[in-house]
Amino acid sequence: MRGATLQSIATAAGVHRSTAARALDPGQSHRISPEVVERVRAEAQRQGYRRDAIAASLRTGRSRLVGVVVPDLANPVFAPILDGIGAQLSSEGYSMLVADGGPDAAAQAAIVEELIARRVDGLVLATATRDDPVLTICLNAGVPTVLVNRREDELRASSIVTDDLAGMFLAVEHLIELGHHRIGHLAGPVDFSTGVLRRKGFEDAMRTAGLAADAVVVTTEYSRPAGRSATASLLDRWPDVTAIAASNDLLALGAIQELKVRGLSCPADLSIVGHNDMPLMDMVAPPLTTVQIGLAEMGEQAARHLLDHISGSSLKPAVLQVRPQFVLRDSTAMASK
Amino acid sequence: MRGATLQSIATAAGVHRSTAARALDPGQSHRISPEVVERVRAEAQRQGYRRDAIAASLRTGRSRLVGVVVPDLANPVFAPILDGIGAQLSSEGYSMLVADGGPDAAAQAAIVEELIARRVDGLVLATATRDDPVLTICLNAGVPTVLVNRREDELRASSIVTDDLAGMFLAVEHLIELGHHRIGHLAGPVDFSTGVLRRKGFEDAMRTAGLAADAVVVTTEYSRPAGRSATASLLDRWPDVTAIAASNDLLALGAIQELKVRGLSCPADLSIVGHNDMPLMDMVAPPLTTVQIGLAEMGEQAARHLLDHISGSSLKPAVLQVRPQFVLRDSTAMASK
DNA sequence: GATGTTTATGCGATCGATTGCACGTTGTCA
DNA sequence: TGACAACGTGCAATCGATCGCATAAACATC
Repeated sequence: MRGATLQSIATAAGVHRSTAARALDPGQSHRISPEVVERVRAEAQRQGYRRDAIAASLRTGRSRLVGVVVPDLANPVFAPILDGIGAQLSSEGYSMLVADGGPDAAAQAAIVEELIARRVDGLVLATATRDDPVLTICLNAGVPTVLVNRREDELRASSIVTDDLAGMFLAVEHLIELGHHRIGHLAGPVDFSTGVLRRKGFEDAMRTAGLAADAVVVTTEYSRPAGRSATASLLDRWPDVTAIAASNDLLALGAIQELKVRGLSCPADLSIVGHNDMPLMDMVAPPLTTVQIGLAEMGEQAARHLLDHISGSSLKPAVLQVRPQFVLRDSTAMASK
Repeated sequence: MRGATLQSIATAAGVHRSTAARALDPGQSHRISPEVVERVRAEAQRQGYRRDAIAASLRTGRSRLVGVVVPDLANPVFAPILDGIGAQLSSEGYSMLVADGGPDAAAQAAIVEELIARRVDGLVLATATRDDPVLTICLNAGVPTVLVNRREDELRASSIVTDDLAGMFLAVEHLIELGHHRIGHLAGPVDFSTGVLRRKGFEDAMRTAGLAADAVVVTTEYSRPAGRSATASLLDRWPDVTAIAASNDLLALGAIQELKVRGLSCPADLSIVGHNDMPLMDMVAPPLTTVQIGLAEMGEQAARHLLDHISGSSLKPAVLQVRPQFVLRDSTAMASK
């Protein structure tokens, strides 16, 4: 049954293929007489016709396809983001081309080139660094692009992010309220906006409270192993910290693992706050106190915003901030001393 | 710079566009004189030419696009599967069109129709029921399709699954070795192959050990709430069970939650075994003893197999089983009585 | 009834890459 | 030297839907 074409149903219905096209297009069918519309529809139904999106794209120049690039598909943090993007896109008749760009820019660039060759109408990058060469490619190619979760320093493209400063502020305030005053920070990579902004949030919050913000270890990736080794450095260097604010849940999980290895327990010996509230963070041991950044919502908004960019001519790049929310669970406790 | 076309570089290089096409195709360039090839390549480079995949697809009928349908993108179990599929596909120059079909067949059918209209070269369904109407659509459309994680009863399409019987056997054997003889089972939905096969695995293992396999509660979806309420029913009806073999990790997590609510603890009061070994199952409380089913590997194999189907003429449908592996963690303990 | 307007439909170019066929040139062999 | 093969390129049809323009018929207006 491969091959019911517009031509074939037009012939069968005794009309020209352009007439058939109009009859089947809900936006145009009113220009065609009802009986012809009915005849064409019936014939299309009978032959099981489906419009060939490829051919349509070639002619119109639009593919109704959006490319989404993530740095690591296996990381559970992206599932809700993709979910949000996908939901929003499909409600508008768009589909999502998901690609794992990996951690390095060269591979990401190749992937993006591939997506552009496939004539995507727009791109969502969850991979952005603070000065992202991949974004340059997208912009040069004239493809509407939005960033999600991370942003650039410059405002070259719209970004949908959480308020990283405010989020980390919430986390640190909580620890301070619990009586901690020697607090360490596991900072994210310096080339990610989340890394530096959350670190700044940490420092601001500490200073505001009149506390020293020196116990900081910078990681080079958001992962559990990175969290473990960073925590090891932190504890070796500042053995007196009683709490850790991590800039990411995976780092926090790594920290918890390191504590366990050292025979320390969380939260009895050290309090730990994560960031992002990834799926399952309520079930880990101990259930992680963290900052929820609205992953699915960011995805939705990114998609919606991208669609606006695609249709609405030239919107100014903007930064949309989703409000972070503190989530109290069991990985934090009163300072004992 | 939008619009370096084959024609434009051909003109600039002083050749016909068909010659340019051949010069740029590694498989054809040997038929063209080296100097022309060089000239065309240089010009293509200079103009930043990218072949328009859409136009090529229209002509050739192949899109190098594979549709992947999952029932719930937000479920972390699919992240590794998508990762495996994506890795394999991109290594062969294919891209992945990911769609969330939702739980019901009608919506899935609509999504699949959409994917077919986009002329995907093949489809991976992670949504299959034991007699799947959506697969019928794919087959009727003549689109190569493989099932991943779940299979049909009939062998209409190739499936890449784990050995569900064997996997559950491992789980139950483990519990029995720990001295449990009153073991309950949280069965998956009856219309999923995983639901019935794992249940059968449970029953077989119990009977093999001469134990009664009557303490079974059937769920209607794989989710934590479903696990909680199923566990509630199970404990109400068979208060003497000392262990539960769940047919899915999320069900197991739900069970743990229900225990907690009842003031029981895992594994002290009840042992629980999950299934799938989703991401983070090593970090939940307690770290979940489960059966690892090779999610990423299934994804990879599914993609590889699909590509074979796409290129290699007509392979017979087959069931490929990835071997499950028992993972011992802390949610199981010796039976106390 | 002549002119203007609306309505329904047909016509054909177009998007850009691919590919079977044809043509001219050069080289080979008897 | 004539017949034929091999090679490098050009030519033009093709994939299927879309859409501006043309046209014919129907209808309205004075």
